[in-house]
Amino acid sequence: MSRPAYHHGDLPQEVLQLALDTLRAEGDTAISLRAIAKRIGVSAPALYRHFTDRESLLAEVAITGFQWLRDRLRRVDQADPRHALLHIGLEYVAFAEDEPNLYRLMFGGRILPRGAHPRLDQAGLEAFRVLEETVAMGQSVGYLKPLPLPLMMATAWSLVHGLSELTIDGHLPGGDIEPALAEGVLTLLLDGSRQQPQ
Amino acid sequence: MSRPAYHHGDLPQEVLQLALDTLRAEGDTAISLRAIAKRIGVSAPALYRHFTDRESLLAEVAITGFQWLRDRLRRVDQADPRHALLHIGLEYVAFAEDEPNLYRLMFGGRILPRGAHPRLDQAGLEAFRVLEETVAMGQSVGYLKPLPLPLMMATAWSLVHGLSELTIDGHLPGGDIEPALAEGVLTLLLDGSRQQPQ
DNA sequence: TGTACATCAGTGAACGCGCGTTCACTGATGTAC
DNA sequence: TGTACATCAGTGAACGCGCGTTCACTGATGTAC
Repeated sequence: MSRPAYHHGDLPQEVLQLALDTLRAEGDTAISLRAIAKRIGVSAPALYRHFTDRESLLAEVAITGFQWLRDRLRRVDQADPRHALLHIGLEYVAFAEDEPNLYRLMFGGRILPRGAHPRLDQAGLEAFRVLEETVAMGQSVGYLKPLPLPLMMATAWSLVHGLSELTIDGHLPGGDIEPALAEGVLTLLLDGSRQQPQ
Repeated sequence: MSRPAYHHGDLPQEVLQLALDTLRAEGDTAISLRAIAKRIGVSAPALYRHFTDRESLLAEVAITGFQWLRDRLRRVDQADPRHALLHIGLEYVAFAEDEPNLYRLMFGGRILPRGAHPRLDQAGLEAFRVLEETVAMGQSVGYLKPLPLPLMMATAWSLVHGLSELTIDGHLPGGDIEPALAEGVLTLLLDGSRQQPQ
């Protein structure tokens, strides 16, 4: 905890953490390099040793978000296809509900265009792949209709993403009915996507 | 076209138009009262005669967006249930693609919390109702499964909203494959929601 | 029709603010010999 | 082991900026009698 006068222990990490705290509490627009530097007790230009500019700090925060999301999705039990598909959807929505401002940063179109931050694109892709593998597995065991994977993915991702956003923005009934509503919504799609409806 | 020295013809309307232009070109963060006043050739405080603050101007822009969306959805031919359901979804996504920045303002969680701008909530509700009536009609004629309407709505809206956002943010293949992808996605949900799949 | 007066829609100046970023620099650290 | 030196991680001051908003005001408009 002792802090050397000059060389800070792990400035990048502390900056990232504080940016994340600010994001959670007040949203992405409240993240300011000067304010963060001040709170850490370091001069503002010091941050430029570790982040090329404000946007790349935001990108770094978003990357962290995608990594968390990926890890949560990976933790879903994959033994049973139906259980896996349903719960990966529920977990996705739960992540958005737990971290609404982070989720908005990740998907709110604030960090554009794609391609500007390759590591960010990569992180997003890795989270996406967990969904994709689960759906592919559902198809390969004959649980889901053998439709083109990109089509199924666009549908599944659209549904969970839309549900997440509408929920955290308060457009749907919300907290009290959740997660019953989320489960109903996912079940509705799932049953419509089955190879042989019971 | 002549402009009286003092009393401007329709200042609120011109402010709204310019805010919309700015939003389209550069996004919501680029909307500034001072800049708008300057471009119109009027002092900045003049705007406060017509808008209580910056956010209520943004709300007004969003209201306009919801009215456009509602009008577009209303124009969909309702004769055949399947055609109506499919095309109302396509029209919704097309609106988002035509007005990405406006769509982001309407749904990006920038104007929060709900309840702060009653007319905005109202405008959102009116657009929502067009979707709702179409789905209800689909159920009443026995085309869709007789599931609870709120559940069907949450599902349908989540899907079109998610698809819209992922598309305009470039997370899905995009323009070239659209609208084939959109049609496929909507069809997938539709077929899964049918009373008696053929 | 003419006039007094209330109301409305503007003005100009100012407040107070924090922001991202660049610059020339200095103090601390690590490493080759 | 000791020292010269390159490199790295900070500093403080400054640039240049536009922003939302408030204030006391003035010019224009409409209306009651």
